Amino acid sequence: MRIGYACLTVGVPDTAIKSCLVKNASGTRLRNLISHNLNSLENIISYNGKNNIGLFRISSGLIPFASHPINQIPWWEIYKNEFLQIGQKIKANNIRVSMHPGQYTVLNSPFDEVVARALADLEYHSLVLDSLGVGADHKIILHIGGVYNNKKTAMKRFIINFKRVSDSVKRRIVIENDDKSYNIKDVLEIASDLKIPVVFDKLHNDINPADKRKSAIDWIKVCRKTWRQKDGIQKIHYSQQHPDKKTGSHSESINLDEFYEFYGSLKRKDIDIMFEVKDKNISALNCLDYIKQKKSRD
DNA sequence: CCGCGTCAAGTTCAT
DNA sequence: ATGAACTTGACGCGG
Repeated sequence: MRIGYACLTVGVPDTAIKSCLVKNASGTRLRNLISHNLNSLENIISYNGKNNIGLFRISSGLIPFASHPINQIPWWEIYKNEFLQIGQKIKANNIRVSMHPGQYTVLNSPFDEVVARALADLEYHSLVLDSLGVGADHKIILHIGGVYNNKKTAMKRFIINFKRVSDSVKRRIVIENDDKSYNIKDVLEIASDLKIPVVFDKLHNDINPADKRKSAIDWIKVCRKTWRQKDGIQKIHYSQQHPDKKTGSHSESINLDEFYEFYGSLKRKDIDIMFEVKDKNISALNCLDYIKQKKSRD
């Protein structure tokens, strides 16, 4: 089992991912930002390696405005060596990385311009992972998108538009249940058609359950079947509800006992768990420590 | 130098 | 019809 966190670190020097406003995105500015961000990424990977954090989500902001026409920099060529060097470090430390396009990447939109931008954005994400030289078990996690008052049609459109992505995106893509529209059952249905893996998101399923009689553990077992050998071991998302904020907001940190209970109920420990939590690496470290302590007491 | 309004993008929901 | 929320911070203008 590996535990990981998303996009950024707390309290680790020289690891910030920077950006700028689009109106300031000159070629020089973008090159400086990319160069800076790659250096930050390398520092994050070093930190993760040193601390046995085996899972990490790379920020989509690594290359600012990567799929926007303002950015015409052939970054994958210019920084080829930097990417390969970081990729070596990822492999040397047995780290599994991933990426996760945000809410604006909507593959199932009825508007073709929106779909075109989503396709470009997916190609960007896979180009980052390809440039690192990491295998197909380093995934791109995607939500299904909008419903547009007709879920069946919208799901069909996702399946149709999926056929438009390149093979290098196809081999990496994984779909995830969300907190509002597409529950785990919907996502499994699409995944079965496309033969792609499913990331089970526990908090999203708590909020937007497909079947209240089924537990998270039940769904994790079903989702396991969608992960083939070449996809690497099964991955899930784990987060806890912030006590005061609205439904779906992530907690500041992971409650260790609550997590340990969940961890204990997992039938199989050959699973990767991505935390979505405000304090990022801090909670990842705390949980790793906690599990270690508990084990040494047995 | 500091504070706060604004930021590429899409969809949904509240008003 | 219009605007805010979303995950939520960080950029950068204006004082």
